[in-house]
Amino acid sequence: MALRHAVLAALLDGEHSGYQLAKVFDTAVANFWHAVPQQLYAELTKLEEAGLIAGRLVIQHDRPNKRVYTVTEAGTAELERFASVASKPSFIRDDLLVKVQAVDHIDPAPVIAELEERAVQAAAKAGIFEQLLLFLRQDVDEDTFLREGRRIGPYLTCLRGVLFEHEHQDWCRNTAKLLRSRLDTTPHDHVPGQAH
Amino acid sequence: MALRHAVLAALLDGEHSGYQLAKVFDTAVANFWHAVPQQLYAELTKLEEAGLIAGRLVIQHDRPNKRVYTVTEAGTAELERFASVASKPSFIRDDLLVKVQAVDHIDPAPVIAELEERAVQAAAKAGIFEQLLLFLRQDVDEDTFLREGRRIGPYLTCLRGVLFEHEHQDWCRNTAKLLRSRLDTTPHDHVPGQAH
DNA sequence: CAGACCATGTAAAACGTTACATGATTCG
DNA sequence: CGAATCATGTAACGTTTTACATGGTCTG
Repeated sequence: MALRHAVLAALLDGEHSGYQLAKVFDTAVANFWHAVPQQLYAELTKLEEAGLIAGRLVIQHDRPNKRVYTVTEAGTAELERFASVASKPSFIRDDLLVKVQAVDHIDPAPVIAELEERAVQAAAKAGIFEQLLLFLRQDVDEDTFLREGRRIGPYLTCLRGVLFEHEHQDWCRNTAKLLRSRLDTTPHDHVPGQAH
Repeated sequence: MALRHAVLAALLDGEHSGYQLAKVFDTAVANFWHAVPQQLYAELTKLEEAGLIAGRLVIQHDRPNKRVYTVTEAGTAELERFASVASKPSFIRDDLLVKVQAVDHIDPAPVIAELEERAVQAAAKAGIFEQLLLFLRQDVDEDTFLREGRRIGPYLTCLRGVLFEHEHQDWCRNTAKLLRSRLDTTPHDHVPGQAH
């Protein structure tokens, strides 16, 4: 059980439909969890069956009807229980780093290109997170908000996201630059044309 | 196919048995991939069937015999092909961040404790990675090694690991400190005893 | 009326985790 | 001789990904 708690935590900020939740998982929750809509719909059904969330049909006239969910008391209790037992350290999984690991044995050109693309993407994601931070704290400055704000959980995780994306951007940019500078000077094992 | 390429990349540095590979996946590869021994043994069998690695039985007298593997030309070609197509951005998955996201609605005490524990673990991991960096570049200084070294892939990914762990440590420490400082001053929604 | 977005799923395949199982060899 | 480490798996179970499928409503 894992996605379960991510969904519960995401629902704490108010009613959401599966579709809305999918959007949230693409932005605010994207820092620490990834899930496709199909997973979310399935999980919402299971969570409602378990009584951890309550669903309610919303009739819309301008759009298709939707079903929105709220966390129940049992749901909060489940989050409480989840938080009280230590989880194993997070794990990372990045194809790009596999490529960098192998870079001395293969053609570095596509790896460099992907590193540069990732640096741009990371900057864009950092920008989105920074917008979200501004939105979350409204007009208040960060220190005051963190000291006195009522809902700082999402702010703190978003702050983590900004740090991560900045660092990722730096590393990608530096690594790409380094590999590029070695292109002319240092020969490598790779024999172009050997691959198919 | 994903673990497949991580295994190939890890085998580029020389012959390894499944057991040795499991150790490598617990240290050097741990930055960007996680796998338990059972997965590795299964993957090695599949990779050998596919002709991407070649196995060889090593008779040992002081220890049980083992089977060691090397990447074949077809294996390098497969890595080459893998590196030439862009992969989707990495994903993160961290239970602790789910807990922080929910922290305004639950008892923050266990979350703070886990953040502090994680900060210590991150520092330890950073230390291990830094040792590995020293080992990889031997007596050479970093700039020279990165400019002229023959095998910089593992160094670059390890560098990424160090940055990540330091940043993670900072964020965990700061977040724990902040939540701790709010314990007395700011009341929260959580009603102790409501959870079971 | 086509394309974009809203809204929700089913089904199969691939992948990952957990529990269990076995046996060799060394060190204290 | 018990514990630690080396060495390699099988089987069951749970989760995630991919492909497919459907239909409403609005905007240009």
